[in-house]
Amino acid sequence: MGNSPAAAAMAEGATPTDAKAPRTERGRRTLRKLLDAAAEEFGEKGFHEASVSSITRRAGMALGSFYTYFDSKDALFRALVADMSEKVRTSARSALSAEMSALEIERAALAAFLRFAAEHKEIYRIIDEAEFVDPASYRDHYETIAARIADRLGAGAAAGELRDDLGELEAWAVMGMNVFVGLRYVVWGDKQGLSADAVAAGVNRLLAEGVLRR
Amino acid sequence: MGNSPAAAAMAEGATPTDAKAPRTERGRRTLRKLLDAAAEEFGEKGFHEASVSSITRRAGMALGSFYTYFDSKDALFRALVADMSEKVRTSARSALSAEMSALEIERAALAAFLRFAAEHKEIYRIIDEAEFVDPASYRDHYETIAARIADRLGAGAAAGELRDDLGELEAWAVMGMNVFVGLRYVVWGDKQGLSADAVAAGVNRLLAEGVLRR
Amino acid sequence: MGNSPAAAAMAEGATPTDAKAPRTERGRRTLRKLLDAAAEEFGEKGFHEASVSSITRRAGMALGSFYTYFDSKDALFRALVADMSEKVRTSARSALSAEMSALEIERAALAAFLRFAAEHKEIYRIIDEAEFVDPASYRDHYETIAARIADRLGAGAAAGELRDDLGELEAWAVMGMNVFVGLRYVVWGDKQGLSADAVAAGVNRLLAEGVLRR
Amino acid sequence: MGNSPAAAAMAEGATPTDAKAPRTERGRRTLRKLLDAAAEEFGEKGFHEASVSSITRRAGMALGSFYTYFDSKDALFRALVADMSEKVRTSARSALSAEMSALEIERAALAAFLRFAAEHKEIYRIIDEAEFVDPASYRDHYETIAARIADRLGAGAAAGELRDDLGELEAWAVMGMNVFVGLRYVVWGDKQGLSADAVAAGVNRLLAEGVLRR
DNA sequence: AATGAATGAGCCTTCATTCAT
DNA sequence: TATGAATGAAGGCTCATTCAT
Repeated sequence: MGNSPAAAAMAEGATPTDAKAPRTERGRRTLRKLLDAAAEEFGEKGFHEASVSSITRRAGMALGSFYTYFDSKDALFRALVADMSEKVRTSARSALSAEMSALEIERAALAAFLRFAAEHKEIYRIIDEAEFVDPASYRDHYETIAARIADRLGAGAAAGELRDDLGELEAWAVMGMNVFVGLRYVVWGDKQGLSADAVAAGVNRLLAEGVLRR
Repeated sequence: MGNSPAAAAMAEGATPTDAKAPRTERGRRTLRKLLDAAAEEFGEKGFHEASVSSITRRAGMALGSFYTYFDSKDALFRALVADMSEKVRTSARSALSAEMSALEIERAALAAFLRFAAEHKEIYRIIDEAEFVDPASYRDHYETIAARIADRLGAGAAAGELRDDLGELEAWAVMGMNVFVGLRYVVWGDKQGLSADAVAAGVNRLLAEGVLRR
Repeated sequence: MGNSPAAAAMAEGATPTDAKAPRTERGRRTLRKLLDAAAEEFGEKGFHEASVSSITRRAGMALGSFYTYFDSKDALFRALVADMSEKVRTSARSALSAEMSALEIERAALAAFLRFAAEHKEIYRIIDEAEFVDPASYRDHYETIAARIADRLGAGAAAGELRDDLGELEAWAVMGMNVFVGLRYVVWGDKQGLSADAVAAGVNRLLAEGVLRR
Repeated sequence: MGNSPAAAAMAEGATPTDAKAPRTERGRRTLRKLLDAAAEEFGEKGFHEASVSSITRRAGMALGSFYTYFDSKDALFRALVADMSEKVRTSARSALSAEMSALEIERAALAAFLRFAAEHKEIYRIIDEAEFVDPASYRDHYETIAARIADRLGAGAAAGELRDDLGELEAWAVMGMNVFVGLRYVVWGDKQGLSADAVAAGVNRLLAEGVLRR
């Protein structure tokens, strides 16, 4: 996590609406430290148990400095959710390629997500807690992903590979599968020792054929 | 906690592990009012924004009385999670019958869950927040359900209806589907106007056949 | 000041809108202690330098107890202003009697005010600071008093004792005289050693005859 | 402070006691902008609600620059009070001339004050708040003005126009009238639509003849 | 001189929990 | 049991002031 490239990117380029834009290089470094510390803190403790003072302590700066960069604890949280949400989507998209079959695409997307979750276990706690802290971005996160999955299913149907009656409902179902297996096998770990690839393969087969014996 | 007999009993009116045992009939009524008020309050505001004083106000009693029934706000929350968790499982189970095919069983279980969620929309927020407030019961809740699904899939395989390589992984995938479509179509409501039965049917077909065109 | 009858009265009877009504005798005592401590604290330090924690310390209770009786520091201040404002008016009124001539009435009203100010020197600081903390009650205070003076001048005119062209303007002028001599000779004290009665007599003569030599 | 030559000078552009001396022309302009911004800010919000950062923002400069010109927020406030105090007195004095009768002088002084207040409504809030922020200059302000009025009354007596028993007491009374009618008719405005001249005339008649019917 | 970042003491307010009646 | 008062730790946020460039 620490100073992940994505956090770095946020601190530099696409500064989120919720953070104030630093004008100096030093300021950019400070903002980055703050974001990293916050991801850790929120991931470990959740929004309410986390404290601004503990975040600044982690980041090695004075309490007041926090408010140079964010208007409130909430604003920081929102910035973080927006950031993580975008990162998940980016990571999935970059794992896909035009040559893949519709099924391969779903498998790759899931595998990418699982890989991402393995490196950012906080994402579950952070996104989940957005349900309480910032419901709008919580819905937004899932609706955006579902829409993307629905698009892919539609494309697969258009290519003649998938059933052509797949819609939003199926997209939400697929998303649910992915999220839950990620929680169980990546975040909570491996009582069963299933690797991310094994998980992706298993879910993909279920997705392809269903459960009926033939 | 999860499926302990005590929690199960609570739904019927006896005392849950986390509550103190009221001795009089009047006490039992008060405890019930408290639990109902808490379900509302936690459902609307989430654990942290909810306050004990607001809960007692809803329940129509004095603040101090709360501690006659629960040792702490946490204890109340745990009791509630256990209660809801038990109720979901009960409602699913009671919708199943021995004559159903494996697929019918899954459809009925989902339909029952959706019906339950429609009447207890708080359940999502309450269970979800357990991830932060009482992680043990959060895991317990989902692991118990997954185990039950896995059992059913195994039974279906044994009966020759389902593939016989279905295991815990598939159970988690199924649970994920169910949970997410419930969130989207029941709790958030019906932009698409899908009825609970339509949702259950759609998911069931996906579960049965998968997405591949044949 | 301490437990002045007026403060006691407020704690008992006409509880001001800004305080929560205590239900027990103990609660009434606590509220009274709080009001007395606040009058001292605000009088000595002014609103902004005063702190809730210092007020509760003065009152010999825990910080949190404050919020059992007031919603905020502002609410306490408003309650205090309303209380003092009413007390000044009451003290003036009770010094008047129907037998007095119009001039005697003005003299008695001023003397009563000076006596009141001598015992409640905080009143100047408290009312004055209301200009910043609660402008509405600041205006209200002075407008109410001016209206009362205007009434008295009108009555004097009706009785044939005073000029009959006296109105609001003159009332404000009279109020200004009274307030300023109170500040100078009562609150700041007696470089000149003028007694309250001497002040009232001097101002009264000025009021009666003006400054022109005859 | 009050009527120190330094404060007097400040109105002309030189450095007040509480400000550091800027060496360049640019510095002098910056200091001026700061003082103007401070008058606005303190006038609108009062001392405590005003913030240094907001003042510098108004003045169009960086926060840190403030301390190039003043040692503290208090110092700025003191400089401002001294400045305003001096300006009121100057404006009154410049409205008087040797040919006027004693009464005419008082009327002209009041009219000048009302005109000044109309253009500098902040003066009330600024002077009033000095009672809390810098009590010394608060007393100084009023004592200086009272002394001036007393001098004028004395001169009028010497000229045989006024009663010869008028002293400090009457001076404070006169000042009180003036200040209060200014507050009511100039700062709070004109429910009654009284013009500044009408106010001055009315007060002047009261001052001349008193309230007794003759 | 000017700037923007950094500092940290201080204050109001909330609220779970305990007490006394 | 029930009630209302009392407690005090904890935390978010502000802002005057200082620093480094």
